[in-house]
Amino acid sequence: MSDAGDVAEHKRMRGATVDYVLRHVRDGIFQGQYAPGQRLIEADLTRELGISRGPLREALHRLAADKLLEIVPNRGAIVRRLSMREMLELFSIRIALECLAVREATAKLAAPVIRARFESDTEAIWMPEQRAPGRGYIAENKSFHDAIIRASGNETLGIVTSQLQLPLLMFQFNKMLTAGNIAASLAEHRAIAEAMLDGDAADAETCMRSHLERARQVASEMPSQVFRSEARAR
Amino acid sequence: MSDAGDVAEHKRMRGATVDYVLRHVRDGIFQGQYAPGQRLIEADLTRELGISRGPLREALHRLAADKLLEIVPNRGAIVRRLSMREMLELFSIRIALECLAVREATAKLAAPVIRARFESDTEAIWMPEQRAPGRGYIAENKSFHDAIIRASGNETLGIVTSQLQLPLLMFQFNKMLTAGNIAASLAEHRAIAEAMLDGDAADAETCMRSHLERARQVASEMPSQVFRSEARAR
DNA sequence: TCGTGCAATATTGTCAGACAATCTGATGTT
DNA sequence: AACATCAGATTGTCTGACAATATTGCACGA
Repeated sequence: MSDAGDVAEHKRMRGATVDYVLRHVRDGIFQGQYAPGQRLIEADLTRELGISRGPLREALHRLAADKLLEIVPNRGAIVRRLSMREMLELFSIRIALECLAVREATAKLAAPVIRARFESDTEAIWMPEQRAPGRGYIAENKSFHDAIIRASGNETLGIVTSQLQLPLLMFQFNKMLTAGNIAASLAEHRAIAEAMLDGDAADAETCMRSHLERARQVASEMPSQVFRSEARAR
Repeated sequence: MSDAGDVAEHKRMRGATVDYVLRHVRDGIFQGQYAPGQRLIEADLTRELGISRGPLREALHRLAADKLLEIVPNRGAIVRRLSMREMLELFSIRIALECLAVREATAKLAAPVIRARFESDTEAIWMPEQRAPGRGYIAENKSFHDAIIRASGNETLGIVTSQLQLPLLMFQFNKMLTAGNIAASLAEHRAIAEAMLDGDAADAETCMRSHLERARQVASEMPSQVFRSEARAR
């Protein structure tokens, strides 16, 4: 589409070519332009993006490290598709880490500076339904969970969780976001925040766990065709 | 050292060059050949290893993704050094994930097949001191923790934890392994395994947590010069 | 008709050489 | 001493090339 315009853009700054490809392919995957299972041919991409193979390969391999692509020797890169099992495993891990974050964050909230920042970061969840459904909610959800991790002060945890979230984005989650789901999720966010501000770490952790377990439940009800078949297709 | 011999070796198989570099640099870091903070000059490495810049850069960037190197734009790769704070954060995360593993694994041990494999995987911890001190223990420790994750059946968890362990290996931990530490660790392993085989998930998790917290304690007593100073040196 | 083996094509993995952008350190000027 | 300038070092990227491997289409025989 707007590729022709983008081609020139990355030329301006040196060292940005790889990043440019990274973003292009990642966005292409999330927006469904590159479908799961599709092969990404190096020659095509170099032509489309107006770059050479070196930076392109580097970008593809980094995306493979993030589990967005799968690279088969001598066959190149294909867009990865998660099996339902892998998605459930990712959720287990995410639950464990977000519970850790909520515990550490609740303790840190005793400090006024951290508390003030957390309150301003989570302002949005207290405002009544002023937001557009669907697309807007995803950003709000992300910023709430990010605020907790930020308050925990554990930077490494932030890096790890952000990497875990990426593959989950590959399912177009917004399709699942009914008004009911959004309302329930928002209520749970509020419960979590209240428990945290009360200093009740155990309660906050419980709320977080059930919040994520419900999200997992919703995710597991997605049509089975969005998942990769479990049988090792290698 | 034996580089000259290795140079030819990777030529045999196509598609193994990047892997070859990966292993070389990783081992060089763990064995102290490449010291933390040291710059890795592309020209030097291509000459030493007899490869071209393409695969080399790919390998360096992958190691950067694993947090073993840091890549500064237009300055290249330097061997990363963790701050004490980052090490503690890594331990927090590892504790959360290994507790998750122990819970899931204990549940799975009800199945005879899983149970049998777990028992054979952890055979070593029941045998009295037939092992060499130091070096041998690290492998034994790793295989015990791996056995738990394997029994949990959560493959994604295995991938994530193995990536988390890598940076920790950068400290030469073996220097810290006194006979007393090894004995204590072994006893804790046995306690964990017993609780798991008894089906007592809560107890197993408690044992695992205190086991790792003690390890963290030992690690935090390492001489401060092995850590990077916390001030952002950028 | 259906599989099987083989040649032609497509694609990747790697190499070599080149160039400009950028960083580093030393030199000279004020 | 502070600052500007310059040469060398190093990286980021490009181009073109070649062999190794995978894929495809097709002729051939059972």
